[in-house]
Amino acid sequence: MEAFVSVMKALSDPNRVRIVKMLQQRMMCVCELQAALRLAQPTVSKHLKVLEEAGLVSRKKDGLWVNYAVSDGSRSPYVASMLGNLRHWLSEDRELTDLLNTIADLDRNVLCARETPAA
Amino acid sequence: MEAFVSVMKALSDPNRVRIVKMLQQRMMCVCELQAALRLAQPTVSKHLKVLEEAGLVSRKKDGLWVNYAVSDGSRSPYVASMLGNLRHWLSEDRELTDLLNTIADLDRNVLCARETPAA
DNA sequence: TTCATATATTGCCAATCAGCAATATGGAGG
DNA sequence: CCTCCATATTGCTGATTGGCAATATATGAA
Repeated sequence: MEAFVSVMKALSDPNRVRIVKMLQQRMMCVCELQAALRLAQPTVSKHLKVLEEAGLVSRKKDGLWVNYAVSDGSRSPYVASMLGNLRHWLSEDRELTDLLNTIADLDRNVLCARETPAA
Repeated sequence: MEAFVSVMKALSDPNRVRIVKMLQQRMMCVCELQAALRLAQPTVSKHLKVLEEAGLVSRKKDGLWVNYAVSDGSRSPYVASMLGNLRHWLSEDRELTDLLNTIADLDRNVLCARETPAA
């Protein structure tokens, strides 16, 4: 029950759903997710922690970067099923598809040079 | 997005998941659910409202009673999928199966004679 | 060691939520 | 009409949650 509820809770927030859908396109680091969602960095980290504890995403460190990816779902049938469904669910959501279209242009090396983004 | 999140939110509470699983066994009125869950009646009504607004359950009035049942899911693919999965999910949860075993013995006519239940 | 940087953690605030007691609603029977 | 009763709504409280700023952690470079 607890495992199931934790997955439902993790998917109960629009920003966390957006994160999952983005990660289903490609693995991303925190600063890329932060730029796409326009949230403060600690907020993104907190969302990622909720998703990770539910088993929906996994992390892999790469130097200073931390790459997040959707989990393979082998640990939980709930995770496997929800990630499978989310592959096609919400594909009609215009705001979401717009968001997914933006992530191809994100470059972590540019994003993390945060001072004076316009010049 | 909002429809999806509302279904996830509705299934984010253990008592609401228990309600859905019970209703998948048979339709039940509020006082039966209240007895099974050992919650105050307004608490059960509030949970039912959340489930109904997510499209997971439906109500049918029968005189003073209100019978709740799982929705047919025709309105929402999220509802249909989650109800389908919940048919078999959590079947290993001992506490939940124990609960499901109790509902056969519930008699609304006895339950709603609330004064001095023992005599 | 020291500095710089990407991320995580902490602390706080406003908003949401699960729970209950009290009250309102509405249908059935007098 | 009035009363009764199953359920819904309201109002409240303590707990949880999403957001942010500030700080801590950890890694790569000098």
